[in-house]
Amino acid sequence: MISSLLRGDIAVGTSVTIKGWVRTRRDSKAGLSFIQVHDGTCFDSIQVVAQNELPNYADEIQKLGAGCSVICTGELVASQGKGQSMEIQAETVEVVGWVEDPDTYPVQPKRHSFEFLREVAHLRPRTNTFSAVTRVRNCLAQATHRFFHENSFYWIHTPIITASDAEGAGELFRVSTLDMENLPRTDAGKVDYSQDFFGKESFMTVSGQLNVETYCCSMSRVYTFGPTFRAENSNTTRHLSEFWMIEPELAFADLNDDADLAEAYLKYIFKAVLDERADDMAFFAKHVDKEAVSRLENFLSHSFERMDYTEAITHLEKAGKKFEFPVTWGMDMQSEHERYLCEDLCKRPVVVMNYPKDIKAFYMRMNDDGKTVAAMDVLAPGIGEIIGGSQREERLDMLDARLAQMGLDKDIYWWYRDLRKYGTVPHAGFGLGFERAVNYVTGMKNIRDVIPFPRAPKSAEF
RNA sequence: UCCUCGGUAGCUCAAUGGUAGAGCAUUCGGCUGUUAACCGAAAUGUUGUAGGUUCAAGUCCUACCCGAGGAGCCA
Repeated sequence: MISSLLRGDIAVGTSVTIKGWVRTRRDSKAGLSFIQVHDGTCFDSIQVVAQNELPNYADEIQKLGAGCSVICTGELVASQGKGQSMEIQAETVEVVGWVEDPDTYPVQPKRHSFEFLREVAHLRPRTNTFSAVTRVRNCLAQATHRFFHENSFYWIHTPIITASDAEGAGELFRVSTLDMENLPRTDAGKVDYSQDFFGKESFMTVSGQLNVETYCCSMSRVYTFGPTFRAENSNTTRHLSEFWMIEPELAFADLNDDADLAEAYLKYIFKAVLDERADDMAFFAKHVDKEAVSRLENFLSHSFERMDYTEAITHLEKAGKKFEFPVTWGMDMQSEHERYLCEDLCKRPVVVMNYPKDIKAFYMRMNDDGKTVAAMDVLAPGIGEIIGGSQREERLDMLDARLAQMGLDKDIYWWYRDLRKYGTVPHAGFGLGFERAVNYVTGMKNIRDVIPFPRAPKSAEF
């Protein structure tokens, strides 16, 4: 693999074989060609030097272009040229796959717009940017599992199909095997879902939280990491219809424990990227977002500020700054407010805690003041809300009261309520949109460019 | 879903209502231990779709489709 060659794992003078794809070819009429080959194992490609004495030099090597796949064998040598320390002096260059029509091969050795590359999502991993995103995304995912494993969390595989609109978190995608051309009807004329596959209405999950809470109330420390689905018609750079979410859940824990966990987790995965993907991060800092590296370093070197929602409102009122949306206690904070708190006021990540109950979900724990719930948002400079979490309501009577207040049918939540009947325990957790974390780390602007095949309204090609 | 901007060569973009162009990529030639090389030449178009106004539409008007940015919703 190219990464191990460039890392210096293999001594100069050794015979090596690499398998990969051609990025560019430059000929020298002195009788040799330079072939840049990449294989995805690291940011850099390696230069293969092919002399015209090779039997297939004229009829094959000189026809190589971007996208061709090759197997090259030769001696690893110190480079005579500038720009790379090592290169391969080819003894054989085997062409495995040609590019059928070089004229229309979309991935040219030049700058492409991300919009265009989205239209060729099957080929965009061959570009510098998307292979770098892919490695960073993988690094964040691996670091996530490592962090939770090292801290005694179990990964719980929560279901993707669900029969309850668990959290009320947005529009759901329906899952059904009913014949849409000929829907069975009840006497009342409604669609008869008792004849559907699961015998009731079913959907794609919007969150694994309620399910993972059940395992939390036995396994103590658990998390989910999987795809979630929202059928919202939102067309922004921050939303996907299908995205990956990380949701840890911690038993015998309160909101402060939750905030501690969020801080430790984010710092762990960001540090992993700086340690393990310096090559890709240098690329992002150079070509995508100048602050990609310094932002993470800054993030790691400061502890999170913590403040109550009420306190945050006071700060906003005293800001002496004109906000587009006026500041009042009880409002849901707009992104301009969140950004003021972390970017202007504190200049570091801020955890805002204890929000008004009316703007938060039913399962969040009611505080003693009767007005606020134990919810928290982690706000980060440059992005705003990156994590949302809460201490869960563990008291059955309080939970039922909240369900009633919000007009929810408590029978639907019968198993969730059982957790409060049988050995209930204070517990807390949070949710992190994985792609948003990848965006934050890489500095990529559009969330559709940090997931291999983005799903969004009117967009599910590939 | 709302607001704003956009859709012209493979890509990135020009073109006052009056002959559809450049750079890069591609192909060919030249030059060079080259570095998204350099020099020269060639080829490349149903101007998003459907209507309309006009002697004449890439350009103006209408509808629709697609894309981008912002807003709302949120992760």
